[in-house]
Amino acid sequence: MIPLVPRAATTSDAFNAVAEPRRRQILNYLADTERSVGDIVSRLGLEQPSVSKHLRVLRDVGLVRAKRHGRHVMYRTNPDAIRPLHEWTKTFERFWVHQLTRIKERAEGKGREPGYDR
Amino acid sequence: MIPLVPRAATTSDAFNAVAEPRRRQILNYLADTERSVGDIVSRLGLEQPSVSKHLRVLRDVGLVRAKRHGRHVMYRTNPDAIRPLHEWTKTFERFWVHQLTRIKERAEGKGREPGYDR
DNA sequence: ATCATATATTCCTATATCGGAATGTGTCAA
DNA sequence: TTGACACATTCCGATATAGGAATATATGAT
Repeated sequence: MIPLVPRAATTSDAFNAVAEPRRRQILNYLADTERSVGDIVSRLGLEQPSVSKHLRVLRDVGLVRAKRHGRHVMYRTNPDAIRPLHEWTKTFERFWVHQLTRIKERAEGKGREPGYDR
Repeated sequence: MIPLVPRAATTSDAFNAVAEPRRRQILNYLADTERSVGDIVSRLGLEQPSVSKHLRVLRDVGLVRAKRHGRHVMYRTNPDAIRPLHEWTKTFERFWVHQLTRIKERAEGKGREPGYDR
């Protein structure tokens, strides 16, 4: 039977790839230096297949690059692929610039702006 | 039976909430002005229940605020909640600053850096 | 060729998630 | 109170996804 409304593919863009906490950890870890899969496994304490699968997702969306080195495969994050996310969040930047007063207010316990109770 | 390894809750943080394209549309639309649910429905051409459900997710993670106004409920995005995403992406900023040459290279068709063929 | 190491893939299962349809709740007006 | 309008929730079915375990592939060493 033909699927009525196929669910949108999820792990096929950077936003979704990054939604997974472990994948963010991996990206953080690979930001400065390239690392082998084994390094990631021991550093983050994850199962090896799990790491490989996450790397696969990250690679498919271009967030990491891989290079074989002997029996090791070295990965490093590709910061350019993160840029679109940065640009999107940046469109909201103007709202939190010069808002030290608001930050102060929240620090004082005032959770929400007046009128917004939900 | 107790679930062996419960999958991590997903729609419970901003990263996941924002991973859904429609939710980003909504956030964009609500960035400048508060809008009613009906406005969002007609503007984005989505089903009303769908919009309500997305708004629910966004509200639960604090990305939007709601205020009742007669029979309408006005929503607006809460930019502060987007800030953590911005901060995270920003940690990669240093890698793409002053990289006009790279951008140029890619425009010339050189997809990946030398050595990274995967 | 064989073995060990490093990494990738496949299979399976439980759960999460989305959309659609139907229904529920709240608010204003007459 | 009844009805209309605005929005929210629930139920359903299809699919996506993550983790675990097992297995496959690739490379280097002997």
